[in-house]
Amino acid sequence: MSRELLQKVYDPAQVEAKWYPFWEQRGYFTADNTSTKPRFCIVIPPPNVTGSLHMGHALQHTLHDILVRWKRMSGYNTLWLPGTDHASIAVHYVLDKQLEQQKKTRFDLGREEFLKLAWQWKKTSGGTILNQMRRLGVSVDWTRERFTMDEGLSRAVQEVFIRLYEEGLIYRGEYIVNWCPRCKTAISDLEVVYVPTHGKLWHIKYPLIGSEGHVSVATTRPETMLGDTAVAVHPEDPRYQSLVGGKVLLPVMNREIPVIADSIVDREFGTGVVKVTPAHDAHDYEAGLRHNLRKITVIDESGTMTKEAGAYAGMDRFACRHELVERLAADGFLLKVEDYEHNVGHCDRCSAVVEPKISMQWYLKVESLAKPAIEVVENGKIQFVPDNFKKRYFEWMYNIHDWCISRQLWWGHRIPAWYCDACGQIIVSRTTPQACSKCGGALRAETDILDTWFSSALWPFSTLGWPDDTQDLRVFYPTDVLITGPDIIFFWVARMIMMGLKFMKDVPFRQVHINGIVRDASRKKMSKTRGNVIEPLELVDQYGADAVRFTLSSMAVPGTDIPFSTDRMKGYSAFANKVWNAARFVLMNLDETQSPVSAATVDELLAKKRDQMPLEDLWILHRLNQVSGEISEALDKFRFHDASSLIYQFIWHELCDWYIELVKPVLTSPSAKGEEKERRITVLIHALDSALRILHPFMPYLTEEIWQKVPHNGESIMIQEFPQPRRVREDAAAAQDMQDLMDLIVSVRSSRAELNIDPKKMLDCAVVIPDLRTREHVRQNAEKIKYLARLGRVDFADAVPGGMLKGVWRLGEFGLAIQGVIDYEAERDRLQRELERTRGEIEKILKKINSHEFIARAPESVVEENRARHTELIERMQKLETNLNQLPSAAE
RNA sequence: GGGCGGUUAGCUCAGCGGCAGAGCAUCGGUCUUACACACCGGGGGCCACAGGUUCAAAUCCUGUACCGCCCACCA
Repeated sequence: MSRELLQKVYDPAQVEAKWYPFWEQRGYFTADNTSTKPRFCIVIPPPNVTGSLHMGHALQHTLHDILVRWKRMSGYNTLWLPGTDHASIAVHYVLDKQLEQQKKTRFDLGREEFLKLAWQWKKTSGGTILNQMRRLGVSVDWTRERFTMDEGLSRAVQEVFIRLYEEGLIYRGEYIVNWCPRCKTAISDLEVVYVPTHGKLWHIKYPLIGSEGHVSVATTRPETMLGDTAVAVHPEDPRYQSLVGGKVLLPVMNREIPVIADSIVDREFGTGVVKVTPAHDAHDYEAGLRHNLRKITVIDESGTMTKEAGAYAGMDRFACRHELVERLAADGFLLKVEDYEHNVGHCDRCSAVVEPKISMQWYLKVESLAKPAIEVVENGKIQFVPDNFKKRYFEWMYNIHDWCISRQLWWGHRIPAWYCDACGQIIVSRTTPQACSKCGGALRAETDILDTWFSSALWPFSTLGWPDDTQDLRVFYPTDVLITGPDIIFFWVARMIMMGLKFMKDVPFRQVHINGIVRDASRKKMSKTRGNVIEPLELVDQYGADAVRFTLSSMAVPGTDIPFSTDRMKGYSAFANKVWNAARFVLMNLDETQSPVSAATVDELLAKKRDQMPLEDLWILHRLNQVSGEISEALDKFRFHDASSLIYQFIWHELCDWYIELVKPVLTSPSAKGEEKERRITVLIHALDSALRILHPFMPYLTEEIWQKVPHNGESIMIQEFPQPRRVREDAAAAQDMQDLMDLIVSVRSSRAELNIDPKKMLDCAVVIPDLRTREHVRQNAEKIKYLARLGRVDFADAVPGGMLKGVWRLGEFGLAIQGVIDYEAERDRLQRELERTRGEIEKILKKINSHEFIARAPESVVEENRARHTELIERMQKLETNLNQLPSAAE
């Protein structure tokens, strides 16, 4: 009797639920740091604990998992280390939003309460994320899971900070920073996004002191004029030479401010006179230093005007702008208002308009770290895939600025510094100091925390146990590949390279694979406000994890964005069903006592009984060989789309459409039995088993479910060997013969279909094949041709007998015996079309081979190829012409 | 302003010097005892435009036009 029957339609939900716990409990995901096998290690780009995973994560996790499963099956000791990131400012934003609904701010709660809330949030969000990862089927080593604010990782962060500080690479100072008035913290240059904005350019009159007249000053941010401490002109601008050294009156504030000459001024722009506000503009700040100007802060940390703003103190910056402009107009100081489009900096997290502001912050000197980080990419120790992303990397690295690493936030790693207010001493220490080491005075702890990316930069080694010298660190560092998006090359990739080289004296990874961004079907970025977000888990619920994974993989062209389409999704869920049913069919026809088939058994069969094996067996083994090799090659180059397409085409259009169809009669015919049938089944089981293994990294659940039902040795498909090419299986001749056979069958089918011949009708057929070997080969496989092309008899003839419907294929001709009415008009049309196509091709190829240049310069193989093709086409054309001429002129 | 990438079938995209491809959609025919989430067959392309290199160009070079991204950010 048959073995277990599977249900007719594949049901992912039921299958997926059971295998993840099975794999996890048996420890298949766990890396062995004592293994002697070659190792393969990836650390996950830790998702932010800001809620749930989006399609970008699903993509990355899928690609990671395909690589890891493939490597694991290919004999590697694999570690894929999972974890999450505390995402300081992002979590602040989420919690701020929640507090806002209760009409509160974090300052109402206080630091301690806020942190409790954050940890609570981390627990929930982190849990959601890890659950989502499980649903996708990722084979991460949960025993090594990390979080950036773990005890161990925090120690690494502190250690790095202190070492850098002691080396003088971390310093503290008062400079202009990008300040977000909503988040109430400094942010780095990278966290400012510039948005083209329709604004105004206000031209304001600054009267001259000591003489008649005025200068006209243009600004997009009039409220900052309250902090102006000079106006500047270009040193070589003849129009204003006489004014330099003089003074002008600052309207509203009625302050006398100097006219300075400075080359920051562009003579061509506007009037050539610029207001200078050292406390609120980076360029003005520099100019202020050069000219020793006062720095007057008129906007505070929440975007409110300070008492330095006089009458406007306490007013919001934008309200102030509005009122100030009205007053300037009323008082006759507003000369002109123009519409003006310019870029305005916004906070990457909360989109508030960023305010340049003077403030005391901690900085990391990056120049000495950047140099070796540039070198390792230049000399290829780290490769970018695709390669051109390294240009983007270099561009940024060559112009890198010191990194503002302190944040006035609470959720994150606190900077290990203390201040003595008595003597001004700063103490940076691994343990909490009790008193000032210099004067014995009381200490005040730093309240700032570190930029989130500071801890992320250490991820590849902090997760493996650094600063301790652990076995994991020795075995798994440097990691092999980093897979990530283009958006965090600067934020993360660059900084990991710098920190890895600095503290591990080696690169953190050897290859950086940059994947695209997942967009919606019309290429728009997915965003909550746009409402076009696709939730990965909803897709998994609807189509199954395997189909989601396969879709993402099939669209993952390195470095290219992915317009995610549900149509593709449906197609691949149909593929899963196809695989399911192919397996179902095979299993239905297996005897319960059927024993497992190993690759060695098949190799032995080939070695001993090759000449007794049918063509399709030799062919499928040959193809399996090629496909497994091609897929490994594609994965090696991160060409996930090629790999997916190869396995899809192979399983559907070779294994199912041809091979299983050909084995079908053997399986279902009651007369087939004995040794021959046994051999056929051996190859069939092996082909299915191999296809499942190749597919496993892409569709782990489906393949495990099926594999468990196929006769097998071993516990799980995920720890079986990935099929490696084997020399015994190579058989190009069989592959060609099979191809010829398929061509003939397709030609016959095509003739029938185009003439609307009842598919059930078994037609008699006569074939004409001049080549002896081919004729013999077709004769041997005649039964298959009959079966697949629905033919009654296949006779061999020297010429196609009259009265038959004639057809042409590459190696000969055939005739179909059609009783009843033939639609000669339809046939004439068909032949005419084909003839024209053939003539067109002949023309093209003639142009080539008639050219002396071509014959003389093209490689011989190419010339040969074209000549052979020409001959073939001519023959075909002649046959077609003959057939056309022999058609009766009108229907009979 | 500087840089990078794209423009190929109705749609979404592969291909990146030697016969123009896939998936979906479409049209015709089939419920053939694995699968109608299927099977069989068909149609559909001046590979953005203009030059150039080459025996040979979708593929390499130059320019143009659109589209997208990154960096800079002079009021």
